[in-house]
Amino acid sequence: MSTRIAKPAARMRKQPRQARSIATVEAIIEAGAHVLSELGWAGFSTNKVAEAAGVSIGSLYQYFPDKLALVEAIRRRHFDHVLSVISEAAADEKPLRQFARELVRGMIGAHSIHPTLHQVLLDEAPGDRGSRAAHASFQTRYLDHYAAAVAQYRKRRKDTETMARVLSSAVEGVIHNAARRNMLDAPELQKQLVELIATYLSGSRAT
Amino acid sequence: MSTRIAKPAARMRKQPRQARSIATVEAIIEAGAHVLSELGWAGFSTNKVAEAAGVSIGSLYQYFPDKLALVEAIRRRHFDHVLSVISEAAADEKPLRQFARELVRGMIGAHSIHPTLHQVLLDEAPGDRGSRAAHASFQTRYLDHYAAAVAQYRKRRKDTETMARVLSSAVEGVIHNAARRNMLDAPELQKQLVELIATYLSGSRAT
DNA sequence: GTGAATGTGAGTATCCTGTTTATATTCTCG
DNA sequence: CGAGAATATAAACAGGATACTCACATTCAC
Repeated sequence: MSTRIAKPAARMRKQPRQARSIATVEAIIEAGAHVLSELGWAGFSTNKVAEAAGVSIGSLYQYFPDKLALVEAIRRRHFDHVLSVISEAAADEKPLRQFARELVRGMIGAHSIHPTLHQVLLDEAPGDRGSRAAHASFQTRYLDHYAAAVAQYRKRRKDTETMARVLSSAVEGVIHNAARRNMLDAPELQKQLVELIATYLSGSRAT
Repeated sequence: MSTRIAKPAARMRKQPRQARSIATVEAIIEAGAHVLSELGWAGFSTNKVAEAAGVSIGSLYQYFPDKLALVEAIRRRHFDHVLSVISEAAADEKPLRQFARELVRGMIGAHSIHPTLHQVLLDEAPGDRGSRAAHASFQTRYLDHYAAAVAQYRKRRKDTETMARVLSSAVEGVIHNAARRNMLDAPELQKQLVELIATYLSGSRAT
């Protein structure tokens, strides 16, 4: 634990060694997330990101070999965050409603800084050649967490995977839509989303 | 300005008068929807659309003054379609489950040709100056249809609007997600989506 | 104080874009 | 048929934006 082995977060041109460069890299990723969320993939240019980060374009290319590597780093950071949120909500064996509440709260939190980043990352940003595996792994773990929750609150073994898919995409849809309208923190919306999750998992009727 | 053509569908440079030009316009709009859905807003160029339509770029500009007018026409056509689908599903006073089934079937149908067109139109395509009103009107009517359904199957008057918002965005989310994975016609997914709608509207518990 | 790490930003070389225009083909209708 | 209108063509343009490099300046660690 003495030596922080620099895990190559993404293919980088140079590993930041001093505190200042680490801050630079962080600023770039953060600004990148901002630009991506605000302007979409179409408006995501390296120059714009550098400017938003308050950093020269040269510094950006000192740490990221190209545009895609930057997107990759952004994607990685965001997905890790989201994954940890779901992980936490699904931990322990909470009653259904509490799980739903924590899930909603966490997901909203994960989207409130860069509201449309998630969607842009999933829909617009092109798939990197090297990151296909990472992306698939994220999707898998993402679904697995939901599946675990579904399995926990639903006895039927049959459609667990499909239900997880439906549940996750429904939640994402609601949150994405709310984000687009700046309604992410409307309490009645949160309540209704919890309600949607809870009633679906309660399942008043067999399929 | 004595004679005015009755219905300028979108701001057009010229009204098509012969059958052949009408077909051209149709082909352009259709190809535009295809390109938009396939490549997203970032890949949506007039030249590409013209080529996809099997038409020269000049023909395109004969009928659409600029790029935005074309998007506008595409948007208009798609939204009209979607609106009619919801309208039909919500018509009459059907039992809850039948409403849900028809809604799901219709929405899937409306998305199966150009799977991601809807999302691209909502998220990526820039808002036209003149179309703000049209867009808002669509959103309103869209929500109204859902709200009517909610009101019909739910006694509580309170959160009708919020519920409509949640329901519609959840449905959209599921369909959009399925479209992205080419799973739009998986029957078990359709069933689960119906289930989601029905249980939510059944509402096992008050908020 | 010295070399390594870090930062700068003007400059480059494309590549594309939306749009026009001059010209060619096809239709309508007397 | 034939003349003028409607429709179609595609080469060309003007302009802008883009990803990325490079030669150099600054700041750090030791």
